[in-house]
Amino acid sequence: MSEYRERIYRLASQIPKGRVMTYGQIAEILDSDEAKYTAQTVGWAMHAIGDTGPWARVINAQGRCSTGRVMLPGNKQQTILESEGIEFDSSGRCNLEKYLWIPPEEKGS
DNA sequence: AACTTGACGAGGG
DNA sequence: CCCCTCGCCAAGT
Repeated sequence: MSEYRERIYRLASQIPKGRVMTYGQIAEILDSDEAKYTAQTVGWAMHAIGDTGPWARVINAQGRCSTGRVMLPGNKQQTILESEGIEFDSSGRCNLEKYLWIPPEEKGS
């Protein structure tokens, strides 16, 4: 497991139940001079894991699950999130203003 | 080493 | 609102 991915997983696993983060947001936080993170590479890293675990709380900036089409019998991610209290509209979107989680500062003052 | 792919995102039509 | 294009960068072939 590369350090690159590990950082993504570590951050994603901190997302509390009932909250979500977007790929772009994670990329924004982890991006540094040493390791270039983009929304796409973050999303790609998630794919490498699979759709299980706390990473289900990571969705795209439109408030949608990117794992397959909306409400299909295989979209595990949305089902998981709904079971955590997140509501999706008929087009498969949730209110990011309401569910987006902002991680606490890492650095020590 | 080069080319292609992709669970993304912003902007334009 | 939806659809398309461009930019982005790690991994797989």
